[in-house]
Amino acid sequence: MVSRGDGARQRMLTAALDVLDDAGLAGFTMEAVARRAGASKATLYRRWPTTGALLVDAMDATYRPFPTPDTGSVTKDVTEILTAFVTLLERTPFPRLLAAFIDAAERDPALSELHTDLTNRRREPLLTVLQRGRDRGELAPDTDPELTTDLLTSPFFYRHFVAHRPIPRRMIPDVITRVLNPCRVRGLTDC
Amino acid sequence: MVSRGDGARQRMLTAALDVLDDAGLAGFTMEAVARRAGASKATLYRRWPTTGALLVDAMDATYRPFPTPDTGSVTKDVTEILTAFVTLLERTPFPRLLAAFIDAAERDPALSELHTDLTNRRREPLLTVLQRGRDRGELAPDTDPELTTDLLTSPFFYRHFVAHRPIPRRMIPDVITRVLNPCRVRGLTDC
DNA sequence: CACTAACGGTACGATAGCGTTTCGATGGAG
DNA sequence: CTCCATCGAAACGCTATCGTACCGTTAGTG
Repeated sequence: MVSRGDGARQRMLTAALDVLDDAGLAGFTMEAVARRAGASKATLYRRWPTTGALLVDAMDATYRPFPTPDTGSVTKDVTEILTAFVTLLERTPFPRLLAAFIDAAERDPALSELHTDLTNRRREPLLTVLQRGRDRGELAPDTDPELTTDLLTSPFFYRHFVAHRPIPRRMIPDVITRVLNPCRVRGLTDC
Repeated sequence: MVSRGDGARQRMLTAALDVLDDAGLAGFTMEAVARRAGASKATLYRRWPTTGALLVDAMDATYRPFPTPDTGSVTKDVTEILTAFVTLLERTPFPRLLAAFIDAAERDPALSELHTDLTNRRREPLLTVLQRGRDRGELAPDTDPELTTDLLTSPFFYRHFVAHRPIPRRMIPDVITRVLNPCRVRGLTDC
């Protein structure tokens, strides 16, 4: 029925992400978002009672599912996912949004919950690929997909947000080799 | 010569960290820090022209060197360091400070540089332990201490800041086993 | 003990965001 | 084409922080 509001809603969410991107959490105000969206503060408050609620919806809108490749080789599948992930980390506004969001999530339980939820959704493709590899017998039966997912993705987060150093392309195969080889069943590995 | 100022400086840096801890970067203002320190804004501005400069000094003051154990066993040394690290992550204000700092570092080059510097200093004990293990022949000669340090520490950062889940105690030996075993020279490992 | 630099407290005008209200314009549904 | 919910714009009083200035006090120096 109402279709006028939908466009406005999208414009505001986009504006919210823009503001968060280049002003950080400190500059994330209703006024700034309204200004950027070319919208009225009243319209903004009509939908979101607090900046926290707006931030939740805005971040939720950023989620785009990763592809879940199925080439038949765990190494190839994981390489594909990690490559897409590193691209996201180095060539999009995503990490700056995430940085602001991590800070906010440390203090607001609602944001913390959403953050957990978004992260879990983002982990799924890698989990699926690892489970398939285990079912196929390519990985050892006692492989823990959860821990392995942590080990595979966390170094790239760390490099970007903590160590603050660039991510060389060959870091991807290096990490995969170091993390995945001990999981391989004998005969398929050079471990 | 001047000894009155030193105490005041420390009080202000401590207050700055307190404010950052429970108000985040958004609440990190000169007024708030002065209030918390029981100091005058004028005194604050006398030493630090901007909140950024104050933040740099305050974060720099948080650095406490980790012990660098030398038990003769790489596993024991690494376990000790990672245990201390997880404690820091779960039982101190450190992670909330770091979260605010990560956000700030995404936008301020000076903070980014300091962040890199602090991180490098914090990495040193683990690097030293790994290098000693390699020199002793306990780890393979082609072991890359830098990458190994990334692999050992990053999962815990990830768990806390991104996945937002608790860190079970046995995650420490699990990570060590998965990361370190492939590096061991044949005959010393059950890989 | 007297001096002086540094300090805490306070007030200042200026700016910015808050959350709310009013009002006139607009565009989609019937 | 008409109607009315939704919208943008603007103004409201309020509060907080900014950066600076002044003044009386205090704690180390010589």
